[in-house]
Amino acid sequence: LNGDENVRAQTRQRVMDVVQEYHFQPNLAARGLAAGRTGVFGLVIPTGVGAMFTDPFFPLLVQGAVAGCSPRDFSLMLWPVDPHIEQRTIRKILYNGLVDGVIVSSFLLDDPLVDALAHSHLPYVLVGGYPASQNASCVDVENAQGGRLAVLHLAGNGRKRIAAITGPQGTFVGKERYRGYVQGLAEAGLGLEPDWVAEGNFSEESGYTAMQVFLQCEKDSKCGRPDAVFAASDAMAEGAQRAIQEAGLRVPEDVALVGFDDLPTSSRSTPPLTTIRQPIMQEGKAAAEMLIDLLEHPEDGPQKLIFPVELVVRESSGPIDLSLLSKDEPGSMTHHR
Amino acid sequence: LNGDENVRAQTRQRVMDVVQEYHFQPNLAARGLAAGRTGVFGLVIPTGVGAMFTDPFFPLLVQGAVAGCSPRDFSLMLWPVDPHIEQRTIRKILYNGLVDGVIVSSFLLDDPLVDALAHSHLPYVLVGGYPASQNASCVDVENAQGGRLAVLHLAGNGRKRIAAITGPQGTFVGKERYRGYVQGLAEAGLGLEPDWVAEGNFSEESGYTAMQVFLQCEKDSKCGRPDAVFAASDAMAEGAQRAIQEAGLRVPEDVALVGFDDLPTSSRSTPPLTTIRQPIMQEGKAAAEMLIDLLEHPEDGPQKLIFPVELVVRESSGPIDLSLLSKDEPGSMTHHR
DNA sequence: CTGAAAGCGCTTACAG
DNA sequence: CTGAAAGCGCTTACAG
Repeated sequence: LNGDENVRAQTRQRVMDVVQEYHFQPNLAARGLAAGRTGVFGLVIPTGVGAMFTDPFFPLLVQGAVAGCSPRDFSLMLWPVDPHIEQRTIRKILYNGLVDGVIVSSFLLDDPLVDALAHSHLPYVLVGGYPASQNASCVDVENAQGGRLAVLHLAGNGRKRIAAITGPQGTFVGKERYRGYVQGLAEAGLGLEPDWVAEGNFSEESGYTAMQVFLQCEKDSKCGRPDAVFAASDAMAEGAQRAIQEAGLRVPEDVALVGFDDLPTSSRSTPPLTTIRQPIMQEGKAAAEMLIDLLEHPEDGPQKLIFPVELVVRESSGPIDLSLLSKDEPGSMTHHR
Repeated sequence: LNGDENVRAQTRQRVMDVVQEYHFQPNLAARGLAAGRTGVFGLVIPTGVGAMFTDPFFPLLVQGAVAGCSPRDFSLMLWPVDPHIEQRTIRKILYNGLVDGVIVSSFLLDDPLVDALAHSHLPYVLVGGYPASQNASCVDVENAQGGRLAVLHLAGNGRKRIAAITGPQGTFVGKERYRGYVQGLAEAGLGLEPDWVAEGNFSEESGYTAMQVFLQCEKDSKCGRPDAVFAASDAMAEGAQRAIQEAGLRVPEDVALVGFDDLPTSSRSTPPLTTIRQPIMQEGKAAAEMLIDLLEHPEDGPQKLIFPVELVVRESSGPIDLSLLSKDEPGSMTHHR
């Protein structure tokens, strides 16, 4: 039996012995059918556009979710889903009877899957916010605050020409981080210059392209090129850095750089990347644990968990004055290979 | 009904109409129980030591496996497994009745899970070779050939002091790539210097540490430091490069570098990394497709698929002569920031 | 060609 | 406290 209270210890022992002897392993499909509970969660991950899965963000999220599931004996099923999802696929996710709940890490503002989930009886947790669904459980970070901190830090280091490489404006996190950027500019007393805002898709490549456009400003635009860039993901910051170096400019002397994520690789890049840290693995873990909670205590209602972000200062955002000094300083060996 | 031949078209149409109307979605748990087939595969991924999941290899493999499953309407369940796996966990994997087959990407030479799988009735595919199980289906690449190509390339560029940062020697791929290195040295007429061989665990960090040891050779060992390194993964090559740069040396002038994998990031590093390309996503896809084949045609017996590797020459392995030239060359701007 | 019955391996009330 | 029955939602032979 399954841990029932009303069983004599002796009987239980007798059963357990047999279990031991035959290595009995319950068939989860049968258990799922009978009990309406399989111990499996679905994890929906966007694919396609923007090479989302190539971003180290998702592996970390998956790892976190797995870490949240395993100790409670839940398993994770992976569902890659196209941004342009069909109703058929959605129904397949909702009614396949194989999972007890779903974690969705789509960031789209109007994701049909999220709508469907909201009208279903399947428990679900959203990772990366979703404004429309007030009553959904979700795990998120202070996206706007991150953008704000990045800008204020750059402004504090004397930068006055701060550009932004944003995430897709059709996503919640993309929009929020940009909102923080705008707010930070206002607080620092700096104006918003449209030519210094470019939309990326979180990928290295898109950061590279956006930065090239900024560097063109020198010739094409009256505003000139920016002396600092906030990128809404570390991958885009890496791309921006590649473009800056290719143009023969230096980070941080010519252009300071702040990213968002704090990927494991970011502390090892040259120069090490200043960034807004979000605890990706913890988010995945929290989402899984929240979903288990939701399953076991449906009466508690939807939960929201917002992780704080943290500015991690490294070399890529060094003070602007450095650029004037280092040019003639004899001891500035570190700036040459 | 499920696509039976012996049904009148008219009856089928009548059924289909109802299906359409009510958005009928079969319960996969029930179908699995009744038909003994769920349409789900398990994907076993090693965790823990060596931060395996942090390596971009696994996300790519997962993505490939998903790509192989989706078009045939299979799903993937993710199972992270400790290297020190318990029998209980193994039985849980084998007899949970929730999956139709398993893809295992453990590389351990004597993995108890693989042994158990071999004695079970569950179809399975190994990714990354496994010598003991002659009769297992597996997907792999020419690991030894990769090590050999790397060494011959470095030797062809005039390097005579070629070190190796190997993968764990308790893993199949780690051993094979090292075997190729040894063979390459022999073919190039170079001797094997034990002080120039260090064992890593595929991670960036382990490459960094190993390279630091090599650089110590200059003082500690009579053999001096190597002028070239073959790393058995791109991540380790990146780590080696970090150590080289920190020591004030240059790639490729002072130390040439060849990796293994060809990760998306490797072509963008500075300098771009010469490496042995393996088609990671294709391996994952092939593994999934092979497993479907195994399931549908068990009579065909085990299959083996070995992908060729390819040497991708970039700047990190440049000819040795360059180091002498570039020191005085006026046009060598690219070697400074 | 079609309908009704049996059974997949469990869990959950429900008698004893 | 324990055993035997019913049923989860399907599929698969098996009568009609």
